[in-house]
Amino acid sequence: MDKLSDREWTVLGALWDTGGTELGQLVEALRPATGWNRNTVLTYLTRMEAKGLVAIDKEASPHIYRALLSREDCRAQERRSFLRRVYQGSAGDLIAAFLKEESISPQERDELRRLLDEMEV
Amino acid sequence: MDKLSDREWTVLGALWDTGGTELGQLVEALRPATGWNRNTVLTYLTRMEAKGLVAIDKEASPHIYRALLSREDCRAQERRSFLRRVYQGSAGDLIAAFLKEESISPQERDELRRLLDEMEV
DNA sequence: ATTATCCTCCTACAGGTGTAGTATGATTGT
DNA sequence: ACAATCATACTACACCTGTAGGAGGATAAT
Repeated sequence: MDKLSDREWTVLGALWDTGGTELGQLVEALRPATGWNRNTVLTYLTRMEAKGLVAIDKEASPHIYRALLSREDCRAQERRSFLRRVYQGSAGDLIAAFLKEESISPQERDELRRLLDEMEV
Repeated sequence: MDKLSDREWTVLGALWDTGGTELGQLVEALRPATGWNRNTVLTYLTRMEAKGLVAIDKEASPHIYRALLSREDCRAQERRSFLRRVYQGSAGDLIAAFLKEESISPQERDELRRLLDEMEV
């Protein structure tokens, strides 16, 4: 379970969003954001299969490509590595920095307060 | 201003912690966490100079190496890229996930509540 | 002064990553 | 049935990254 590269996140994003599908659909889904060549996408997919990130159903024709890890699992992994690397493990500092800089809707603020209150005890 | 690699974060960490110093000190500072060979550290430093991440004072002997970017600037950069890549820009979700998973001291909780309240205009 | 270290420079080299091109078989539109 | 398009496999190639080794001058310890 190595770190995911930027492109791998993008490819996985398309796989999660589509729920897994064939090449043409993926290329279409990725085109607006990336403009990648079809073979570029295919290269990513096959390399990611070798790493255990993607499953390729080769019975189907065209082949069906799907993510082997859930978005949440990948996020959790990335959160941990980010927290360690960038904030030396200090979650409080990290959260404070995001709170200060990013815009949060009132609903989200309430939700966050609720989470904070739940942590009491 | 490319993304920093893991090793680059580590090297910068030593530069920030020491405030900039000579090679031997850096190798010492890095040894416990990394065990890197002196030349490995030197290679990082010179490559990072080429990228504009590190300044090398070559008048001094031995040379003095220091970071060209502040820790907070690097953190801000990394936060933005993390938020986009992993959370598609949804800061609320991101913060909620860290809150749920990481442990936050009561003091930090109060501080976070204060930040939330400040956002209510 | 000599020897052991340190510092800097230059070189190396394997593996990973971004980005396709080519060849070839499968499929579809007419 | 034929042409155009799609899918897959294989190949390519430059640049980046991790990780040093060797050479040669500078320095420090005795």
